[in-house]
Amino acid sequence: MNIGQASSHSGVSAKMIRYYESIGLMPEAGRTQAGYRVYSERDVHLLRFVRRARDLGFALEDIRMLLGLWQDDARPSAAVKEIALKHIDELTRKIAELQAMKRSLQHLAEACHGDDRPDCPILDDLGSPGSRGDEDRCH
Amino acid sequence: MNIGQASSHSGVSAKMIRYYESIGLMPEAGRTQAGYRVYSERDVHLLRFVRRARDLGFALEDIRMLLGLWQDDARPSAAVKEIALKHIDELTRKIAELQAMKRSLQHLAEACHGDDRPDCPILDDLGSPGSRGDEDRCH
DNA sequence: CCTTGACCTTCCCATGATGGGAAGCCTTAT
DNA sequence: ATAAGGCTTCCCATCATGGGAAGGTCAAGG
Repeated sequence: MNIGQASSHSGVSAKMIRYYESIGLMPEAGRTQAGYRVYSERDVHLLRFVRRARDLGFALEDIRMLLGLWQDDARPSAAVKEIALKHIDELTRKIAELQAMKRSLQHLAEACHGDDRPDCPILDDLGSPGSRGDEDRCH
Repeated sequence: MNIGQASSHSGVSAKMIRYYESIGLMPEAGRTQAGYRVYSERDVHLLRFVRRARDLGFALEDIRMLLGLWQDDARPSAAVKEIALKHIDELTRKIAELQAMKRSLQHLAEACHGDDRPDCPILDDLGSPGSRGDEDRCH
């Protein structure tokens, strides 16, 4: 299988397959005499693993560890769960951060007429020297 | 005021102040004879504006527009609101994406014993050939 | 007066994960 | 035989930020 086939079978772009190889996430692919990379079903399986883990938001360094555990028949499931829980915490943190931004912005946007007149609570807030205004009062 | 003062008064690092100047987000600072950048209260005000907008998650290109509108006494508030609403949409999208990841991962983590035994639903899911291999790419 | 330490300057490099594209070689189908 | 398209490597760009080196400047204290 060429890299193009491996790509379409795994959902990982050829560019990324080469990159994963370069950082040691994927084993070095075999080569034809002409230098083309050659992939097996097993490689495609690995790539799909990486793609799924990426879809769940894992960083490549986490995926490196997950791949190691996946291929280790004697792994303790606790090791896997720990990585997953750490990532869940990270997701929770990011979600809360974005939600705080969204809440503040929504309050400001609701207060803004959105017409031809120049007065705008959004700019007033951004430019005010004091505190954020509604963020501390509300919720 | 030196860049260090401007930094501590605005909460923007000196590094970033220079960067914002280099990309034309901030006007070129005046210089002392020795080449030190010089800042006024007004510049600090601008920097605080940028910092607040960053805290709300706006991209620098959005902030460039917001700064333009802020300094334009005749702006229509609709222009500001449009930028804000677009950003709210983006936040909403990202939040939903992260929440979907979190949900999936939580289900998997709940099903994982997290002990010394090797069987692990998380790895089973990541490695299963089943859902979603080569077809639809969503971006 | 000279040293010291804290500041400033510019310039280069790194991040994380990905895409774009050029120059050149290989394969396959017409 | 030639054209199309796939493959190779290499370099560059993103986005916002930090790190650090090499060197100039300023203020205070011996």
